[in-house]
Amino acid sequence: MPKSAEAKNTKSLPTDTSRGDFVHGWLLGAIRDGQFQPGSRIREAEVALQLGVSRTPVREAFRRLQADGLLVLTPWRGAQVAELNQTQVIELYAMRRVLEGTAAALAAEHATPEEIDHLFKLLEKDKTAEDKSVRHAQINRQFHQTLYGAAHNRYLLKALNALTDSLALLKSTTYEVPGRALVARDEHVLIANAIKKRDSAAAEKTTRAHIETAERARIKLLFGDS
Amino acid sequence: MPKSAEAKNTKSLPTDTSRGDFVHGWLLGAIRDGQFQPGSRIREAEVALQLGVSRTPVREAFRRLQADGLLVLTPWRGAQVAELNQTQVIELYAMRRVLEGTAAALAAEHATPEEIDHLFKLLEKDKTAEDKSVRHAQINRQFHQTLYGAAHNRYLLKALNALTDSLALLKSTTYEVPGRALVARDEHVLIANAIKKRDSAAAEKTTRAHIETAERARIKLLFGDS
DNA sequence: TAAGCGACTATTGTATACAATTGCACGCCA
DNA sequence: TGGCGTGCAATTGTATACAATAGTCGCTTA
Repeated sequence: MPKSAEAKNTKSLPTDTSRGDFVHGWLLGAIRDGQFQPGSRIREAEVALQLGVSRTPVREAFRRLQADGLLVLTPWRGAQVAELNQTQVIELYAMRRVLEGTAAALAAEHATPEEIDHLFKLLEKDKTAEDKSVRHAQINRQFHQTLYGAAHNRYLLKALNALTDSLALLKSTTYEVPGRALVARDEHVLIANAIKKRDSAAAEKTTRAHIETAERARIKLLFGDS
Repeated sequence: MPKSAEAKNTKSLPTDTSRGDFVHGWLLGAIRDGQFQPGSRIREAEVALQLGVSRTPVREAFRRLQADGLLVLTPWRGAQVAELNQTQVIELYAMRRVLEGTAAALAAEHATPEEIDHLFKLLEKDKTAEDKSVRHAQINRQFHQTLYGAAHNRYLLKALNALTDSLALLKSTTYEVPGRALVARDEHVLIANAIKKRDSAAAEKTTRAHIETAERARIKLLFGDS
């Protein structure tokens, strides 16, 4: 039922949020879902019409997405969804390795008992997800998001969120690689245990290793086995 | 001559840049110069009038500054210059320690000979600056900026620039602390040498130490000797 | 006299009208 | 027939008009 799906996308304007936020969120989701392919052009008027708002909040959303690196705005020519070449993907993962490692190290020092509990609860949930890759990917996001918060550093959190948003440009999930979910879960267990033991060095090390395996899976998925 | 000073601030509109960029740059400078104190409110119409543009580009600039954490926008109440409490300053320096350390490590691996040359040239320049703290601060900025570029990672660069902008909220320079320039220069020499030797571990370590001494100088400057 | 309600004002959020710029298409000339 | 130039259409940059909201001041009433 494509019609109703479209109707769900073009949802009516919320009263509790500003239109700018609404458009921003919608565009983010649309890019993540692959509705706007990397490299494709997005016109202000088009989005405005589809969402039933004026161009003003659309422009606001565009600027925010540009700041996060998801859109490329060239004067007088408008917005294109950013494309990541192989170099950029490698740079992105290099950055992720550092930031996630730092987050884990800081989490080992500063996480509250509740946050640590939450990490282990997510690991349990992941066990019951069998081989639904979408579900695994979802739980994976929650695990990492919890980790980010547990570091208790707002600048780190913001940087990690920006990085995660950039990853949305690579629409497929590495969880589609067979066996990836199991390996990732094992690595998550190592990370969570290190944090629980307040061993920040181990937390950082295992997390960096985790991101490295994720990177390898990603590279394989994107550029073939090179 | 306050009149002419004001005239210099309210400079005429450039023809080669968009008004949005112009306003953004102007606001950034004004915050850095302390023209807008942290915590103070900034009205759209006020800025628009002063710069001779409409509210539209001003709004655009506000959003960008919010994205970088320099402004706090609350719906229907407008913009305030962000304030950093002690916790935030500590978090910011924790992040800076990690990112600058990473930049130095990556620079040791990826810097071009020209970039390394430039670092040493800046050290020479710094020697001739005697005790003009403003000049030292300027050269310091160039040194770090060169370091950022030498890492050759656009995500790292963006994150570091955002962090540097946040530091603009702390308007005074640590170079005002007596003797700071000499210590900083020694540390810069260590960093540059490590990069020249392609010793990334040493580069990272010395850079982290450098940021730590900068942090101590900053804390002392801001919150007294605690 | 103090507290609560209501209208007013200041300011931001949104929509739309207009200006500026660019890319493309068509036609002309060599 | 191909290359160059001019004009038009599409699209974004900017300005301004209008709507919505929140904070404030004053009035009324207990």
